[in-house]
Amino acid sequence: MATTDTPPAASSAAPDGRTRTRVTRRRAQTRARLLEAAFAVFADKGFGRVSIEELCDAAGYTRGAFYSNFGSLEELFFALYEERAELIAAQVTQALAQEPTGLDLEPAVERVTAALLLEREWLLVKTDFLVHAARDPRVADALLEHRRRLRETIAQRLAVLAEARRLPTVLGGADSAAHSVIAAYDGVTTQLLLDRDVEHARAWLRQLLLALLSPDTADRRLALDTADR
Amino acid sequence: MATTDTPPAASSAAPDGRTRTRVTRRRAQTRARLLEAAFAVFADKGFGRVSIEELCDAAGYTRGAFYSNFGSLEELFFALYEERAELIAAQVTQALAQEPTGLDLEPAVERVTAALLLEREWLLVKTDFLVHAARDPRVADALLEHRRRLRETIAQRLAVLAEARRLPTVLGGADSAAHSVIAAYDGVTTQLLLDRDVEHARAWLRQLLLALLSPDTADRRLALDTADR
DNA sequence: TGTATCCGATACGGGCATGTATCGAGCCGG
DNA sequence: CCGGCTCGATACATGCCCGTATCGGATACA
Repeated sequence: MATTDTPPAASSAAPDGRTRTRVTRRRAQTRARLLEAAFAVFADKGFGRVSIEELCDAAGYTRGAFYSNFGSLEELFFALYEERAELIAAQVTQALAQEPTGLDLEPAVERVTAALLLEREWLLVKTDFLVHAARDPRVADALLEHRRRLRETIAQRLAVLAEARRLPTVLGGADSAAHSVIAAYDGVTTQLLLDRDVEHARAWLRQLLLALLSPDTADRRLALDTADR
Repeated sequence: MATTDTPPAASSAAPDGRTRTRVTRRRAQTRARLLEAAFAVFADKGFGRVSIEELCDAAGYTRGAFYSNFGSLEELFFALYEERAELIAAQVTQALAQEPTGLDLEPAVERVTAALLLEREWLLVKTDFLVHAARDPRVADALLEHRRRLRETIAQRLAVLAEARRLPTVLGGADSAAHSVIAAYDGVTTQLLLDRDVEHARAWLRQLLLALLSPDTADRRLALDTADR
């Protein structure tokens, strides 16, 4: 009951049959502009160092518009995160769907890496949100759910490799391997936040993922032997 | 000129020969208590959601004490981070020095993991500091320097393995492998901040490090062959 | 033990951000 | 084309927190 209430009037079913009271166009636009400005301002100064007024200035509105659309800064932050996270998830899904049956890692790793480490601004906002979630279990649950979805997308792709016995045995199954992929992503993100070298981070994540996911030689040899028979 | 000024009087060399003006005992104690309270309060609410007064209350002082010891909340935060980071680094160094020449990973990985993932509170503070550093290059430099030292400690230990050709070739040298260790640590930390399961995080970091650092079978076989001759 | 110095408590002024209440303009549906 | 509802701007009251200046008690050294 706390995540996405439409602030003033939100009785689930209206008297006659319409759920939404009435107007929508202008409102949607200001909401979108507020979120857009929030992304920039949060990335710049960090959530917690941004006042509502500051945000409204950046968006070209006054506080009246803000309070008409959101109940608190945290609520807006939550909406912002969901919006962007959904976007990234879609990009990753698309990157993986592009060649569903291939057995070699490189192309998939390449595209996923590019999708995940796109822009520093997003990583800043995302990390702010992580810190926020770390202290609020309800927010943490939402974030964990996002991560779970992303992980399952990756796990599905890795399952193909596991099937062909082309995953290192040390990692366990495809699911465990997907966990490792996420961990590598998070780890590289941390470094990137500090050194600000996106290109280097991408290259490194690529290498790290290949190191993690490349079948060790024994397994590969075994697979080849099996194929030979 | 900005990191650790002693607030009021700090002419580097006093007239006769003493550097410190005079008193020290009570001052040192209050400073320590302020830092201790800051650790707890920052971990609880997060830096940026803590007022100076709040912190002083927790420490049992008033703002007068604070301003007498620190110039700003950020300055205190910096000092706090340095203190604790130094401590962790020392623990890791000690954990690694305990068996300097052993060739198998497990014991070393075990102890380092235990030293790194000790308490959730520290991870919270550390991540707050990361977020802070991500937006201030000067702070970022300090943090990178800490990470560099920690990494070199690990790299030195890994060099022994590399010498014996017991590092996976995909990772490059010991230095590159140390980078990976740090990345794994950061990645697991992120997950731990969300799910709050320290035991699971430790177990997972262990597994991840072993997966990363275990020599792949081909190399191991090669090493054994060489030894046989 | 005396005293010069230091340290931290208290008091003050001011700024900034918040949340609400009200109002006029804009928008939608008939 | 118009009436009614919605949306966002403006004004207001309030509370929090900051940084400084001052002062009395504590402390280290002779």
